Amino acid sequence: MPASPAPGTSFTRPVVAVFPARRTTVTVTPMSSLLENGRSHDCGALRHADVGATVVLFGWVHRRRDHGALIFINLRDRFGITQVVIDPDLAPAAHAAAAVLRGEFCIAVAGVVVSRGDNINAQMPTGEIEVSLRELEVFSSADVLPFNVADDAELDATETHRLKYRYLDLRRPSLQKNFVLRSRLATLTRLTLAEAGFLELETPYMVKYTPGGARNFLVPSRLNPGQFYALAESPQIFKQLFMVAGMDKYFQICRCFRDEDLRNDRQPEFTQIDVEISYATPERVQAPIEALIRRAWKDILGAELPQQFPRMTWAEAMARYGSDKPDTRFGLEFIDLKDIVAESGFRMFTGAPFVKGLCVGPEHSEALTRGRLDKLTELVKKRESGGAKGLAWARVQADGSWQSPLAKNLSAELVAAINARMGALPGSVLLIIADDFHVTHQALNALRLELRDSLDLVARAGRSPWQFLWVTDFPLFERTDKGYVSSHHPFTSPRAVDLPLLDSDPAQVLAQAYDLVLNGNEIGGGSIRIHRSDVQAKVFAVLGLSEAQIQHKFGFLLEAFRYGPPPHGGIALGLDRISMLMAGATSLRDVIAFPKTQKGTDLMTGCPSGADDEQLAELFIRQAPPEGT
RNA sequence: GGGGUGGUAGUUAAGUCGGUUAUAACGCCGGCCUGUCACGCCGGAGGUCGCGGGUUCGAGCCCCGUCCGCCCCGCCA
Repeated sequence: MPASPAPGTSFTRPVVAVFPARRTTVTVTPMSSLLENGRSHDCGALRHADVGATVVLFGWVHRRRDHGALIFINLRDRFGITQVVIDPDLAPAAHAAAAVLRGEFCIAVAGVVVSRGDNINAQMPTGEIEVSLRELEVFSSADVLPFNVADDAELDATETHRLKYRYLDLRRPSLQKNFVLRSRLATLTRLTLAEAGFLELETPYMVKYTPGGARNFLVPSRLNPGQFYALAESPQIFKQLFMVAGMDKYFQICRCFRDEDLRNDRQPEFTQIDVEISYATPERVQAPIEALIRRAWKDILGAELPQQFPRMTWAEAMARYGSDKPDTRFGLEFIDLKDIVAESGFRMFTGAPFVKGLCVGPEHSEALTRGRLDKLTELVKKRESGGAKGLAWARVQADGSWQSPLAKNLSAELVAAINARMGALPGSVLLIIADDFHVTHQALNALRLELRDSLDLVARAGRSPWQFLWVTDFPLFERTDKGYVSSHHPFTSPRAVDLPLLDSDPAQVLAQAYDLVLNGNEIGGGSIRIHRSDVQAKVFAVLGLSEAQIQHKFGFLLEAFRYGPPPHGGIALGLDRISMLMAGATSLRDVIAFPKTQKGTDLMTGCPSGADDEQLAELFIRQAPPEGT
């Protein structure tokens, strides 16, 4: 660390000035502007070893405590906070100048590092020292703030204000921390993948409009009247063409645009870590991703992750957790009862294709009062929780019998069999849903996640706080009223063993697709792609695409695949979501510097906005009159 | 497209059954204070109760409409 500010090149005549310092006499370059010479340290750097040094710090007035004579300033930048003490006996001019200082003024201070003696603040990394002010410059003043920046308490400002004055929100240390983390993650991504032989390549944001899938943002083309570019919803096709082009291994930290409704964890533009490799198998795609994640968690969070992340098929995830992105930080897995209850004669059970339940052990079940069970029943009946017809519950008594609305309908033998299957103990509470596949699993999943939160199951399970999971072997298609649609996208390869099923039973075809799940959040997804034109043709046929549609949307890709495409596959990771989870944030907005509101607007800039008639005319766009006029 | 919730001082919130001058904390302004660190003490200013309409003797509060934020469903190949 330099003991004094680096001399500025603009000063031809270094002048010696003697500060009337109490502990030391120091030599500095006096300057018309402290800015010219630059700061000697950031606001988080100084320690006890620096006592005696003459320093120049720049930053914002985080807090000011004016004792009339002594004034204390906490000076803040993104590196930390340093206390500045202003003593009228030592620096009368600076003391007089400091009278004007208020919160968030941007200032320069020059002074001497002194020990705080008995007044150490153990809460601050710089708490053993303070800077005794000799010279003060105010770069800029600040109006009364629209919200309290210094307090750093999220509840201190509503979302509206935070977004309107985003540049102030971003000054808060908690958000600064998030963006430091995000930057490190991006840097590690580039380092790790480049070291593994990946090329960082760019793909266009302005691409061909292809209806189907996510809605596109459209950009009118002035040079091509009446025609539009679409903003890329993903680099999917281009990265596959990179493989045809022989790039072998590609990655990109890439913005994607989707004009869909927003959520807490969904923004209209978001950032992907996009990866594609030639001669891929799922394992060859997953391995470098795991290496990247492991390195990021270790370097940024200091967390050791397992050498290999667990794998689970989609079918198993659905059967055990009712979700394709299960939270495996705790147990409470689904237990299948169908075979036991098949002969029960109880219509609620015999009439449903699926009968499954959860067993809340006696150590967790105290909180499940009758009132709470009624609330859970309401929950599973909600449409967004699956819309189950009801929830069968039972409290297991000391003798194994049930306290339950169902008790009188079921034989003692059946109760005993269910207890045994579910591992019920005295005091356990059993929650059972009987319905079709979709409702049973969705309702039990909603129930499981609700119990996770209300019974604090994650903390009480005592597992590692970072539970990664690869979910594999997704169905290739989903059946809708209008026929089959791709679960992932139409270039996803079926498993080789399932190829015959493309003709006979497409619903049974499983894909070479994989999602990376962290603590119940999908943070990435990918697949092995189809590189055989005959397989691609069959998939398009199942999807019901006409030859004309195929040629229009993907003609250039299929044409490219006529010229020796290598087998290939890849993945895309959600950089925003990963940053959010690493930062412990609960909203994507806390890791995106300038996010949009739920209606897709920017409260700070006022976008989107209208355009003037001249420009619209150039683009051959005419506005339709609003409805009702 | 649908469901929920919120909008009151610069900020965050309280505001009872519809009833006197709309309340508190922080911030702001002024004064005092030489070891604070969310400094303290004294005093003060500050309001289009989101906007528009209605009911009423009287509306922050009730009704209708509307705008905006947030959460969720649908949607997100």
